[in-house]
Amino acid sequence: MSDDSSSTKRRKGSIRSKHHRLWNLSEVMKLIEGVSRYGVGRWTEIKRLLFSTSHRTSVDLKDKWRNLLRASGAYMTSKKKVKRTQKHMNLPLPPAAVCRIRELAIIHPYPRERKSKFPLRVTGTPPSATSHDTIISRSRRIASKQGYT
DNA sequence: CTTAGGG
DNA sequence: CCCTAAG
Repeated sequence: MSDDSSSTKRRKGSIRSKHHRLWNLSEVMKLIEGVSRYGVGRWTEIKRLLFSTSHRTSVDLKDKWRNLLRASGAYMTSKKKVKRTQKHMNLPLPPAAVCRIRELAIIHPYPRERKSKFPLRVTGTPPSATSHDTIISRSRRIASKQGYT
């Protein structure tokens, strides 16, 4: 009958037939917590903080967030279609999570609007030349992938 | 690399 | 989920 189109899609040589490859409530909750705590667009930090494991990249997190937005119905026509929220779709999300997502979706304009940087030293211009960031934590995993040439 | 958007 | 584009 109707073939699946969102989840069980075996792409390329990905023979992950029966292994962990699905977003569960646990992942969603962690996403929500990370976003509500640090903010949207901070996937890198969230990934390093909450999703330290797995190979979920920023793309995956962003994709999941978008999926949540649709599932929670954060954005709607809000003009005429006040009737039904697009039928009753299977919502594997708890009302508590949906509520948080909705709030986060409206308070967070989505984009990198972290403009709340008013404490910008405009007069001081500190010569942050005292630190050669020894970010070992990052350069490590990067060197494995992008360290060509 | 990281984020954002589209397929 | 994968690819592409811009920063």
